[in-house]
Amino acid sequence: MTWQAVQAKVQRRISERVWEPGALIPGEKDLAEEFGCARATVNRALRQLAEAGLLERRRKGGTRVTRHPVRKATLDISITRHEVEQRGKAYSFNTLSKRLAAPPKAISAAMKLPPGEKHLHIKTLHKADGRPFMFEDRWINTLTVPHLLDADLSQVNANEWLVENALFTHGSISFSAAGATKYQAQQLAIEPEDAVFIIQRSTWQSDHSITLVKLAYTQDFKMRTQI
Amino acid sequence: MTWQAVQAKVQRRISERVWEPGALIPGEKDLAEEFGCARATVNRALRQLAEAGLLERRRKGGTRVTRHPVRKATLDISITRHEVEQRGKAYSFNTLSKRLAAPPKAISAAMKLPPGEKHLHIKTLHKADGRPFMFEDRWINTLTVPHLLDADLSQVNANEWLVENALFTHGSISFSAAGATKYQAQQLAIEPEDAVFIIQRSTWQSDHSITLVKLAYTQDFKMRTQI
DNA sequence: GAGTGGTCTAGACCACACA
DNA sequence: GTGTGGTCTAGACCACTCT
Repeated sequence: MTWQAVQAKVQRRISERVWEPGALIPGEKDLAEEFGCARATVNRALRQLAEAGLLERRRKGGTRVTRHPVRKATLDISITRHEVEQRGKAYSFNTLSKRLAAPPKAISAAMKLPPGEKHLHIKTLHKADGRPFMFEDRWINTLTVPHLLDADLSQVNANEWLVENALFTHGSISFSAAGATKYQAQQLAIEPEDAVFIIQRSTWQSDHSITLVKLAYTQDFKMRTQI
Repeated sequence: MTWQAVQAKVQRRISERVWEPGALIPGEKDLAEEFGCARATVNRALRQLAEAGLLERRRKGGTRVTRHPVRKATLDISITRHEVEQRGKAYSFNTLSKRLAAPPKAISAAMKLPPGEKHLHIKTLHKADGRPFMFEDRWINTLTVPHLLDADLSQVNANEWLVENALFTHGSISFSAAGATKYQAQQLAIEPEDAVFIIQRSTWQSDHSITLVKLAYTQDFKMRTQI
């Protein structure tokens, strides 16, 4: 009996309501005995179901079927070039502007930057088969990533350079919809106020921010995943 | 040495480039020896890093540091009431319409419905502190979920009823931006063509579709997570 | 064929949360 | 205290894949 088999059996019992939502299920030892396998095998199966939100486990309290399962959707965050190529299109990009500047307050606060320093501000248009695909507005912390100033960003864009050269330890990401600004609209070849899909991401190396980036996708962009 | 400690050490070596992107790292046996723990402990640590996209593992081929890590963002898919309450607001909803109807082709194709049957079509406005929060347009397969027709949906909305009474085995979800339709705009108290955040979700019980739902959120809605 | 990761086992001890 | 899940161990066998 593999852990996948145990997991499948347990999942069946949940979906067929043999074990009702909120109910306590047998302990690992009992299940191991029933399925004829080691407790570690049951543990792995149940642990993963708990991570998926279907079970709630507590030491001493036992394992319960979640009443209102909070299912998890996992999105792949890959570099833009791969996103485009996965759609079977040719990737290219234009660096629209790239300069050192003092970031506005909202940016420096979000990146926890000390005041007075100048940081790198890059605007890039990413294209699929030569047509506008996504507009990127990025600030990069020059204190955390000083080497970037020496890098050649004509062949490799900032996104890819950072992914290879400044691995982040953690970050946050948000998804939303907004009306396109005039500049975004002009670059993406749409009308101002047309809906765009916004991804905002900030990444960190322990306590130091690396970059804060806002991506604007045209309306036909969909982010998909399985649950 | 716990698996978390092993994982932390490995992660450090990756972020400090002791092991470069693309490089082969020592085998599990060697690492177990170095860290003074069992191979299973190393295995668990590395397996999880591989799931996170930082490592690539192959039998016989060994373990490599991923060159272009595809990081995973995990979004919690909870019921709308919880979403609203987590924002510290009072939840309420209006059922705008609820009737049996023959679904349009796009819907019946996506839900793999045999032609000719009527299914339940529900439109709901979800509110936070009495103000429009999200507009929901849902089709429910009456063949898979016949009991729903008897349910009282005045107290509990369709979403919550389904979560409790028709656990899904799998599904797909997509996120995008769009201009609001006239009807959506009217219900959400915004202007037509204003940007709305769209979540489209379909859920299944093995081969049978349960429901297909399109959620339209107003512009101030952001979906956040950590990576 | 051989080397790597993937998994299972049986037993043990620990950590937490409840009485 | 006591019972549950969380984890570690040492050893074993299997599955994949590269040569």
